[in-house]
Amino acid sequence: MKFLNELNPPQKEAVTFTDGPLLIIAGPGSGKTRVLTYRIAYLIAQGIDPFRILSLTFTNKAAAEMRTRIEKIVGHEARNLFMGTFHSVFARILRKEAPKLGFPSNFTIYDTNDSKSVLKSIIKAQGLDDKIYKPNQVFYRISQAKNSLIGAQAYASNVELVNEDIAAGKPKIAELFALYTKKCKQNGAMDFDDLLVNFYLLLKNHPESLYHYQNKFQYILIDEFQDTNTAQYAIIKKLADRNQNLSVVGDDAQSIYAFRGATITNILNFQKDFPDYKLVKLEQNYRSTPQIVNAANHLIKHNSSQIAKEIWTDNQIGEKIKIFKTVSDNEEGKKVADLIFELKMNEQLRNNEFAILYRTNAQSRAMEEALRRQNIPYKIFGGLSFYQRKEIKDLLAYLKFIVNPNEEESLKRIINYPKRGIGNTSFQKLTVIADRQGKSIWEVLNHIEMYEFPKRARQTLRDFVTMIQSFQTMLSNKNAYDVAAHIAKSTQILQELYNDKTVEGVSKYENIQELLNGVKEFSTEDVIENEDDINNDRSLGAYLQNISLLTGDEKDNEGEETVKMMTIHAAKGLEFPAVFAVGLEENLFPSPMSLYTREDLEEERRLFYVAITRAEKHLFISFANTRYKFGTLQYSEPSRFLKELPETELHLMGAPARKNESINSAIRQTSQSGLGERSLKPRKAQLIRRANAQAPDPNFEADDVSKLKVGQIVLHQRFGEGKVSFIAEGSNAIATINFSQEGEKKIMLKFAKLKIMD
DNA sequence: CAGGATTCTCTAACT
DNA sequence: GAGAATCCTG
Repeated sequence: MKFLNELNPPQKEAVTFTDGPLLIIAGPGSGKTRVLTYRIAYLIAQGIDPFRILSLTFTNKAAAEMRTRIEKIVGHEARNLFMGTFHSVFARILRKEAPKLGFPSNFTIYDTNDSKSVLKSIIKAQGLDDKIYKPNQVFYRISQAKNSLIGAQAYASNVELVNEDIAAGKPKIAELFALYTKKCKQNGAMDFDDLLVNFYLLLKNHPESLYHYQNKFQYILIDEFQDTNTAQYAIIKKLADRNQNLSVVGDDAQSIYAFRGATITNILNFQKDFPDYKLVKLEQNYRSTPQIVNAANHLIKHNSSQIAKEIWTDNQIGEKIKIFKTVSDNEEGKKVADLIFELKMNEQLRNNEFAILYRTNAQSRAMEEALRRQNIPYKIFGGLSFYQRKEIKDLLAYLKFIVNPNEEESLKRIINYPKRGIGNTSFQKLTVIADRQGKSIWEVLNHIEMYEFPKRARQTLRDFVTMIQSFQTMLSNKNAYDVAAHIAKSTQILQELYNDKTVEGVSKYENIQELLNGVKEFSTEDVIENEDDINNDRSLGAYLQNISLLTGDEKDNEGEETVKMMTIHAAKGLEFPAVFAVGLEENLFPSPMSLYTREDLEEERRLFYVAITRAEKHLFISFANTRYKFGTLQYSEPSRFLKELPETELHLMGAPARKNESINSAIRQTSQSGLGERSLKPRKAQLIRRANAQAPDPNFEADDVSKLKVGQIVLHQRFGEGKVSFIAEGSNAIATINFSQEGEKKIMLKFAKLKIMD
C-alpha cells in the first residue's frame, strides 16, 4: 500500500478512515478524485468485496474518469464496483425492480425533450393555451417538485405550491402534473427525475428491497455532494442507514446545480443525520499558480455564506491572469485562436493542454470558426448530443417501440417515418379511439379491423403492425445488433440516407452506421462472471436505457490532441494547463436569468469560480463589446465579476499604459464604446483616434529583419515603437516585442513589417 | 396527404 | 440563427 505515501496528512486521513460517516470538504485542485480513488483502493485492500462498494458521481464524465483511475490502481477488480451517475446506477437497479412499482422492466427513459413533448400534448388535449402553460415552464415546475420528493398528489394538496401557481396565473399545473404522471405510467416511461423518485419509493415502500440494497452496498461514496438534491440525499440516507459507512466529498464553493434542485442544506442535513461523522478538509491546492488561487479566493469572498476554509498553494509563482477585450464575439474567437497559436509556439504547449470555457453552448460557434481558420484541431463537448440528432432519434424510436410498444412518443415518430401514408388524420383518430377504450394505441392498432377506417388507411396500418410484429419476433431470437441493423435496412431508412448525397445526408448516413456500431459493441461486450446480473444485461432494452443517460460524446478522438471546448458546467472536475474563460459580459455571465435573487447570482459567481480554478498555469479572461444574440447584434458591458478579481493578479492585455489607472477603470473605459446615446461621442472620438494610429503610412518602408537581435528598438507600422525582448529561432522565427503603446506582441518575422531604429 | 415556404419562438447550465 | 410550427399549394 505504498500509495499512501503519496498523500498529505488530511488526504491520508480521509483515505484510511474506513468505517463510519465521513464528510470531506475539498477545495478545487486539492486531490479530491485522488482521495476517492485511493479510498476505494484502500477498502479493497482491506478485504472489502468490490461488489459491496457503491460509488456515485454526478456526471458521466466524472464517472468515466473515476473508473479509469481506479482500474489503474486496483486492476480489473474495479469492474465489479457499483459505480456511475446517480441516474445510471438507479436505472440499472430499477430495470430489475420496476415491476414492483407498476412499471415494465423494459421501461423507456424520457429525456427532457420527450417529457416536454408529452406535456405539450397534454396541455393541448386539455384545451389550455400553450402561451400561458409553456411546456418548458410546466416541466420545470414538475421537475422541481419531484426533486424534492413531492408527487402529483402531494403537489395538489400543497397550499404553498398551488398558491404560487395561482399567483402566476397557472392554476392548472397540479392537474397537468397528475395527467403527466398518469401518461408516463401508461407509456411505461420514466423521466430523469422519476429514476430518483421511483428508486426512493422502492426503498420506502418495499422493506425487503431496502434490506437487500442496504446489505448490498456496505460502503457508499458520493462525489460532488454539494450538487445532490433532496431526492438523491433521501436515497443515500436510506441506503447508508444500516451500515453508516457513508463518505461524501464536496465543496460548497463549487455548488452550481441549485437550478436543478441541488441544495447545500444537504451538507447540513448530513451533519444532523450522521452526528458521529468525521470531518476532513482538503485545503491545499496542487493545481494552480498562486495568482489563480488568490484570484479565486478573492472572487468567492463576494458570496455571503460558505463553509470556512482557506485554500492555499505552494506552487511556483506563475504569470498574471490576462484579461482582454475585443470588439465582437468573432474577434474574441480570433484572438483566442491567435493566443493559442502563440502559446503553442512560445511555451511549447500542445493542443490538448488548452480549454475554452463558456457560459452557454451558443458561444462555441465563434470559437469554432476561429480555430478552424487557424487549423487548430478542437473538440466540442456537450451541445447537441449524438443521441439527440434527428436521424438517430428516428432509428432509436423504432428500437424503443419494439421493446416497449405502449410508448406513444416513439410511435408518433415512426408511424409515418419513412413516409407510408399515415398522416395526422389517421393518428388523431387512433388517439381518440385509444382514449375512449382506455387502451394503448398499439392495442387499438392490433385490432384495427374493429374500427372505422378508410380502406386504404386500414391496409397501411395493418402493414405497419405486421412490420413491427416481425421486428418483435426477431428480437426474441436475435441479438440487439442484428435487430437494429435489420430495422435500418428493411424500413429503407438506411437506403434513403444513402441516396442523399448532400453533406448533411452523408453525415446522417454515417451517424446511423455509428449508432449501429454502438449497438454491436454493446450487445457483444464481454460479460463479467459473477452472481450479479444487473451489470450483465446485454439486451436491446438494456442498451436503450444505457444510452438514454448519456449526454453525448464521452469518448475522445483517439490519438488526436485537441483543444477542448465546453460549458463551465461540463468542465467541473477537469483541469487544463491553459484556460480561456470567454464572454465575461453582463447579460451573458452572469446570466440575465440569475439577476432576480441573490442566491442565483451567487450561484453564477460560484460558476465563475469553477471556471477560474480549472486553470493550472495560464488563465485568460475575455469579453466582447458586441455579440450576436438571438440572431441580432447586441452591445454588452463587461461582467460585474471582473471587478471582483484582485487587480494585483491581473494584466489587461494591450492597454494599461497610463499610470495611476486601475485595471478596473481601464476595463470600464474600454467598454464605453457603443452603449447608446450617452456614449456615442466618446466612441466616435475613439474610432478616429484609432483610425489615425492605424492609417498605413504610404512612405513606410520595412527593413530586412533577418538579422534582428534582442534589445533592438523597432518601429512597427501599426503598433508603433517597441523593444525586442525575445526571438524564437526557426524557419518561422517569432520575435517578442514590447510596444510602448500596445504592450507585448509576438510577431512572425516572415511577415513582419518593421523598421529598425538603432 | 406530402412537401415546400414562411412565420414564429426561443435561447442556461446536465441527467 | 436555428428549429419548430404553421400555412399553402399541388
